[in-house]
Amino acid sequence: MSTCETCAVRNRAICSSLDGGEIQALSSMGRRRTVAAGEPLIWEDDDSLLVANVIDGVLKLTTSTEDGREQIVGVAYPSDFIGRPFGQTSRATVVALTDARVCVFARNDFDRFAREHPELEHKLLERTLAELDRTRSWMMLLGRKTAPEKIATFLLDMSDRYGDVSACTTFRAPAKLFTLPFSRQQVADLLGLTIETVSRQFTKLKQDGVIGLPSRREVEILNRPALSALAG
Amino acid sequence: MSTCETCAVRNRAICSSLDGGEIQALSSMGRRRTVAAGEPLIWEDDDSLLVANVIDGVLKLTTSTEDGREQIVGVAYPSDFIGRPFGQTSRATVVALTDARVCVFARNDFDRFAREHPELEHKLLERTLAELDRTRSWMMLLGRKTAPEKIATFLLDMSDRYGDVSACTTFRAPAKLFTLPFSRQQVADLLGLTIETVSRQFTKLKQDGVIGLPSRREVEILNRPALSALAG
DNA sequence: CGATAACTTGACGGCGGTCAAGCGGCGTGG
DNA sequence: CCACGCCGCTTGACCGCCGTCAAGTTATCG
Repeated sequence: MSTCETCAVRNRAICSSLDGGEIQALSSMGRRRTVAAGEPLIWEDDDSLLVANVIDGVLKLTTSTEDGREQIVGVAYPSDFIGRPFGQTSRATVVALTDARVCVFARNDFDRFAREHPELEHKLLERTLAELDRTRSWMMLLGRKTAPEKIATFLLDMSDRYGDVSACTTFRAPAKLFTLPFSRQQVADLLGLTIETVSRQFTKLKQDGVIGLPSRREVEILNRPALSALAG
Repeated sequence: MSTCETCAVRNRAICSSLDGGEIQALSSMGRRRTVAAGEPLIWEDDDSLLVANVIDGVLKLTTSTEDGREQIVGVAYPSDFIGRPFGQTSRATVVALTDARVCVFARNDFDRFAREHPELEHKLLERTLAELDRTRSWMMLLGRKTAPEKIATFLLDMSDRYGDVSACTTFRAPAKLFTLPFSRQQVADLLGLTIETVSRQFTKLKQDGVIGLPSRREVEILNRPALSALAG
């Protein structure tokens, strides 16, 4: 039995392509589970056994070198799809950044179901293409931007992500004040920097009056044009 | 009228999902064209009007900052699919690195056709997922690897890409000697380095006897284990 | 054979990484 | 309620990698 009807992401996740009967069939294959902050869900280079929809919370996708250097290669928010369908192994580790709820499926089951439901595959394709676009623009940041540019770009990105949709349904105003789901180290892993450089750049922006830092995880945008100019 | 039956990538491109009648319909919508080395095919932030299959040649996908810094975010080889279906704008510029032949479609036509042919969309999905995997592992390189590690990783990557399939159909032996489709500047744009750093690292590897450089575009792998060790 | 572009090499400096110490907020336990 | 300790973060000093600028060299093509 399922709670799909009342699911918070019912109309945004790839499931939105399915009608009542179909979603019943899909939900009978999956199950909900919670992932505590810091807890892994999928391991890099492991057999790809799981795929999932994110219902609530934020998770990071990372890859690591043998000597322990880490790079965050993606971030999954509610309604995002995670895992590697149609492939033997997962190429990224998935770890929850906040307490999270996900809707997990055995990859084999999901693959079979998806191939029988083209509308679902289409939604997944659109999502994957959009994710590839985002990933590629992040490559630009990693390969060619300086530390101040990286930080500014990141903050604007977060501000948009946590924007307010209340005013208007089509336009989402960027948030002035928001809470980061990342620690300083995780920001560093996202931007290809060290924690010290991240800290110094935050302090610099605060001193220059561009941002405020009410608490460790909170950021307030005080001078958006300045931040945009810095973003490169 | 079409030459799909004799197309060099007929069995590897996404078209391989289509039967005779279907491919006839698709090919009637598209046309072949050549793209000279250095010539662009798609522009960043332009309306996404074109998609294409690569028949022959190599193309680069790039994004640029306003002040002219460039990052190569992808490389398309024969049988690869390029362009942005199901989206209003293309987020990368596509430029031919070598003289190339492509099979182009108006995006609108392609989108409509794809939605009517789930097997084609499935192939496209598998390709996109694989490309996302590759792109993410490249993020690791851009964000966390040093210049020597980047160069070593790049050369091993190229060696695999140009491997010989003659010996065995399932296993592709990495190439000892191969010709780069990239100039030094393009290698720099791929790795997030400057042309000078690329040049110096090549020279260093040559001096150390790890590689040979018979000509500007050719590379010979002399000590693969050493290169693997350097790749990080 | 000359012109031009692509590449190499050298000198130098700055950005950001490394190492180390200090700070502060929060939770725990006395 | 306060003392303490821990962990995440900040700050400082230093330095090395790699970017910048400039000159020299080698391929390529008309």
